[in-house]
Amino acid sequence: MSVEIEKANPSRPAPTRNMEEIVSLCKRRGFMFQNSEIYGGLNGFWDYGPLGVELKNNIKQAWWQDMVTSHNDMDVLPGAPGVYSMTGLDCTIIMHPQVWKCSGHYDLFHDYMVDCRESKKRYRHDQLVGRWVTVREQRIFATAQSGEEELQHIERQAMKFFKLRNKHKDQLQWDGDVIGVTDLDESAAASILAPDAKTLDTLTDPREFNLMFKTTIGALGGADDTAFLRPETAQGIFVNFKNVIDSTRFRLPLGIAQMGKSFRNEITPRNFTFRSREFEQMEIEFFCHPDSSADWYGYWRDRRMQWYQDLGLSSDRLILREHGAEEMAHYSIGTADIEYAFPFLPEGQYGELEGVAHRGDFDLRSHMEGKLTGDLELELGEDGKPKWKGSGKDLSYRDDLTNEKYVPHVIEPSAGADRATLAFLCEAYCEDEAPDEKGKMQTRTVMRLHPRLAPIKAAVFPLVKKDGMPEIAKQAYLELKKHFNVFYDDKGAVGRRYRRQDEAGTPYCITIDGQTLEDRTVTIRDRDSLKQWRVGLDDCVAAIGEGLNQK
RNA sequence: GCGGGUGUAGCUCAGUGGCUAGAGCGUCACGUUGCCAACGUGAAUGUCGAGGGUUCGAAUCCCUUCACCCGCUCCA
Repeated sequence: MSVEIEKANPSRPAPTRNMEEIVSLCKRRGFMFQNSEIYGGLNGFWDYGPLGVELKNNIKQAWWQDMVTSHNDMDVLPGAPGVYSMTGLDCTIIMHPQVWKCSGHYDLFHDYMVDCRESKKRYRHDQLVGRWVTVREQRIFATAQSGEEELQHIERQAMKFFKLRNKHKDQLQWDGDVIGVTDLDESAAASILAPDAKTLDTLTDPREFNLMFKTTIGALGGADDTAFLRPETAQGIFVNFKNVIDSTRFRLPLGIAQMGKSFRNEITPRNFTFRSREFEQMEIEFFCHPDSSADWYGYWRDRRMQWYQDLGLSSDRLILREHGAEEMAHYSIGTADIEYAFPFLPEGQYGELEGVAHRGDFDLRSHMEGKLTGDLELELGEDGKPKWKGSGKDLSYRDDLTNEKYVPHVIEPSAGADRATLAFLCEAYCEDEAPDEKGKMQTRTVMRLHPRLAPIKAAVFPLVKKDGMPEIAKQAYLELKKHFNVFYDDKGAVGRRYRRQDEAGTPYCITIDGQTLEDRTVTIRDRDSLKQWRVGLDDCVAAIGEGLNQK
């Protein structure tokens, strides 16, 4: 059966740049709420309302379906180096504490910070460097944040402190090389000139900032029972890699996907849900032979970029940013961020939606041998023994066709479900003009969500509440509900009902009118073009289904 | 964590020491209405972010605190 369906209006207006309007609509229509709002809210936590949960579920389902369940593992996909398999996994949020020690998160997420009492600035303790310098018998330790210009900064600070002019630069008597503040002993504190201070001794003692949420296992747990809420879902896949290989007949290359909550105790949650302390990830760990990992990296980077575009993110606002060598771990061949121009960012700036990283064999080897350094060396503690011991289990893979045994390389496309949801919401929010009853143009707010993502697929209206129209509408509604999330509305004028659905992003509205009573046809109204056409009452399910597939 | 701003109805906001805290939009009901925010009538809705203080009297002044926005800082 063929049913005429209107295509989306190609010349859609640009989405708004005003974040407050989007936040307001999210609250008003039930996409997102502040967590524990009646108690004043909780910084870094957000809830999804009735429309939001549908939207986010649709995004997660689209990802799972496109990446895992409907993946074609028989043919070589366009751009792919070969055929590959995909499967899924669901791991717990709390894992063995050693997982995080070997993965590096335990050390990395225990940053020590110092604050400057004078400048009110905060620095990572291990990033402060400086150099001893003496002028007129006063010896100070001038500092800077480590980086390319640290030497110039240290010199500038010293000159300012001793009130020297450029021509008297030679009065600075340097003593030794640039060293880290962490290398100084406590007695030096009184001589430290902080990077942005004018006086000495303004830094606080180093204070621990723990970015992993701690919890305790067992009701009587002591220090030994400390566990962590996972800061990423990825490790659950690495530690289960052997289980998946042993319990299935999958061959490499194989991708294992997982969706789930992760937790990071962000110092400054900000920008609506963009940086939340509890968030949901959609991660794939793709295991392949080291010789082909570079090609697979390129494939996944482009494949993931295309996914966002296929679901409606405009290429104007979406960029693929390849990291430079200095941003990447040494073992990595490439890392790219897929970034979106969120309205809360300054013009020309982008925020990360997904990172696609070539991780070599770093993760599997870390869980075999122990925590590795960026050079893939085993990191040693002060006693010369491994700092954090690995599992000792062999996580290598034996190819039973070639008999080759190797530790697979990993490509990691790691996406944020909440960030994707926010990006799709921002992209969808538009204001355009539609005529009112008198033909006068009025501003219309419309969420131009991709039909696959739209929380409500269709709304059913009786044109008026009489002549049996509500009865027919109710039947059509119940029939459609077997297939799609649909919404019934008979309140107020039909124009108002259309506009309500526009704000919810509902792609189609079905109206039962006087003509339905005569010939059993109904009108379908398209959200974007406002066009209407008639289909048979009994063809509604097919028509909506086709519309959802076409866009 | 620092600095600045904001916080009053579901949303946007008015109200700067004095009567029972208001408007627009939205929501609900009834009537009318036959395809794009209609009209009429009526109705509901407020810990004035929270706690404390000053005062005869506080949404309003003071202190503390929480949340959001902007700028620093941080961002695995």
